[in-house]
Amino acid sequence: MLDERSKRVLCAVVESYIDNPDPVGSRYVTKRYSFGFSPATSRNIMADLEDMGFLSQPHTSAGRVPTDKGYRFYVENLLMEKVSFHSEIAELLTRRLKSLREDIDSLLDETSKTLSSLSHYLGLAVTPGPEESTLGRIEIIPYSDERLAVILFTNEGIIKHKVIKNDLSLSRHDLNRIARYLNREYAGFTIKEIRQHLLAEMEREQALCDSLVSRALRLCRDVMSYYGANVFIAGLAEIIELPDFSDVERIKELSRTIEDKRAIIKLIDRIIDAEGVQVVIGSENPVREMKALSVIASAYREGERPGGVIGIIGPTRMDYSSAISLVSTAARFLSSIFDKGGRG
Amino acid sequence: MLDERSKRVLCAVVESYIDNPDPVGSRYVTKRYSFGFSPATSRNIMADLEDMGFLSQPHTSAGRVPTDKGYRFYVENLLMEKVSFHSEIAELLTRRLKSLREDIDSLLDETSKTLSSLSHYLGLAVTPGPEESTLGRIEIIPYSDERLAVILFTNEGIIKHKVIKNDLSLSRHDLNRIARYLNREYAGFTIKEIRQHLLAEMEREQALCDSLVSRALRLCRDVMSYYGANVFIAGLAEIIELPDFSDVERIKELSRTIEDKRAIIKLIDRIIDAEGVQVVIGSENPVREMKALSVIASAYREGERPGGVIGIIGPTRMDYSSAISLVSTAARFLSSIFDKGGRG
DNA sequence: TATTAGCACTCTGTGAGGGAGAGTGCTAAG
DNA sequence: CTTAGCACTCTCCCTCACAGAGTGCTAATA
Repeated sequence: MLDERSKRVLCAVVESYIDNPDPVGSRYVTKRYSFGFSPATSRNIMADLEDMGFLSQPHTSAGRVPTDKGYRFYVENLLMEKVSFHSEIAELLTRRLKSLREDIDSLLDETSKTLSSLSHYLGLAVTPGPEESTLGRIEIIPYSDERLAVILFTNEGIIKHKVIKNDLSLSRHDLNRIARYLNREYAGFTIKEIRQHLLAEMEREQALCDSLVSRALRLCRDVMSYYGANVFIAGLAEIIELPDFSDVERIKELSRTIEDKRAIIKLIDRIIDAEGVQVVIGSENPVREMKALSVIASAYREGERPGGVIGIIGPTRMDYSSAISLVSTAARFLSSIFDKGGRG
Repeated sequence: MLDERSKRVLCAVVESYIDNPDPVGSRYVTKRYSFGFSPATSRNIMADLEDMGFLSQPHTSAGRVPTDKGYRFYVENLLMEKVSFHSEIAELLTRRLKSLREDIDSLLDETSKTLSSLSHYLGLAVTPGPEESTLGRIEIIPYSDERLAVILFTNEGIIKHKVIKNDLSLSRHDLNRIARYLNREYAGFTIKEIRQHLLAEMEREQALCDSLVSRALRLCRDVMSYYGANVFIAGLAEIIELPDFSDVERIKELSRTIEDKRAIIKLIDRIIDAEGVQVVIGSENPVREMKALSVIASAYREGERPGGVIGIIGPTRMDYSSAISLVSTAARFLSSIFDKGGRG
């Protein structure tokens, strides 16, 4: 599709621009990369690349800037080679996460902070959601006269608790039976499966009387409906320092992105089933507020099964190479923690 | 200290400036408030107010802008009168929090969002910290072969869980005894008291052998040290829209403030013991990044005892009157929830 | 034929200069 | 003590001109 020379020029322009957010001129790039041909030739090539949509000009007589398509080509090129190991984050994570191993929320919170401080972009970390988490055990503890605390243990090491009203004034004995019943029925299934199963089951039960089973189901539904992925995003103060966000409008977009966790979860759904590091560049992103941002993300695994997602969010003019190796290394690191942890 | 006329002029200037972030001129303010004297007289008064430090001029021939001291005077004046009830937030909170009553984290998260969306500033909500929370009950649940889940119930309705390694390979029986021991010893004390007591106790125990008590203490320490207040801040996307934050530097300060929860907790310590709504204006704030921001905050109560804190963070040029009534109403509302809830 | 040097052209960014507008401070009159 | 009048100051905005950077085209070159 592109001849060797065009490739070299395109990648050179992208790299120069990532280094320094000024439109890249033919003279500059030719000198810096000593192509072996003159600026005039580069100009011709760059004009062609612009026609093909890889580069664009802010105005007639400025240098060139990569388009999202240009970044995409550059990234594909990067991904052809083996992703390098980023020893710095491996070390940092080892040190910081040592004491947090037992608590997945703190673990991911710290991971997002570490990703941010090493990349100077936004660090992202998401716990396994209802589709990934499988129920390990459920415990019901009477908490006050009118309230029950339900504790949910997943096989991923997530614990969630929810207080619910003891509307049906169930006795301690009943609660034990309910817990045993639910554990027997649902342990090992994902939260999502359980939700679906609950719906079906409840319809069937409705015909019958107000049995213990139907109480158990109602209680379980209340708890399950509450289950959601936790999203950790860190580094706003860091990323704002970049020249890409010297414009207030861009910062507004960014803060909307950070506050709207649902959009992130929507995005995550696409990434979680894919293998390896995923790169979403600018306008490729379906979320409107993120069309000027790029996302580098990877799922981490819990043994065989997918867990949650971690990643980096930055401007489209982003150091993809380093971000990719950071995310890749961190994801492998997290997966290894969970493997060794032997949870469940 | 100030004669009646000066007061009127000062408050008029502050109000005008809050309405509209342009320096306030003598002609404008005199017309708008029909003082009964001419702009020239206002000019004299305003010059005096400037000498006294209540007003300042951005440059020689601009109008006046309130200083922090000016805002302080204005706010003291406001607080003399009865704080008005803000029915809108009462309604909204009633509606939104109905279903969340049982979970203090969601409750406060939603409160901070509501405060933000009604004020268009940052909404702040903090759970009770170790000094306010009293232990209700502790439960220890074996979780996997090597791990224990410790569930902490406070009388404030907070539940925290922590997974810890079962280093000492305690049996189920031992765990029950430990839990019973801890509940007997510590129920009813604040987390902070328990921490202090633990320290003393552990030193005494160290002399003795590795008894069950000393294991209980160690386990308890791990859990307690993890206990901290949760800080919820919402509304960055909202507050950035204000003209006060059209400057990128200001936004950077703001995002640093939001990311540094420790600074917020430090600030909260001063507010929690005070009665009613507290106002911290700009440079009065000990936290450096917040010297251009004002905080309106109030503790909410759990029955007799202080709970956590809620509040609003905005620019010093802030609608204090409305913010104060919002915070006051919301705090009373939360306190009433906890009262009715009859937790503990 | 592909490459290159040269050159005219275009567009931005910056800084100077000038005028309008707003508001002050001072003075002198009421 | 208050007020009208007026000169003065400072910002903001507009325009203009110019330097600088980079392009696209053309004609010469290997």
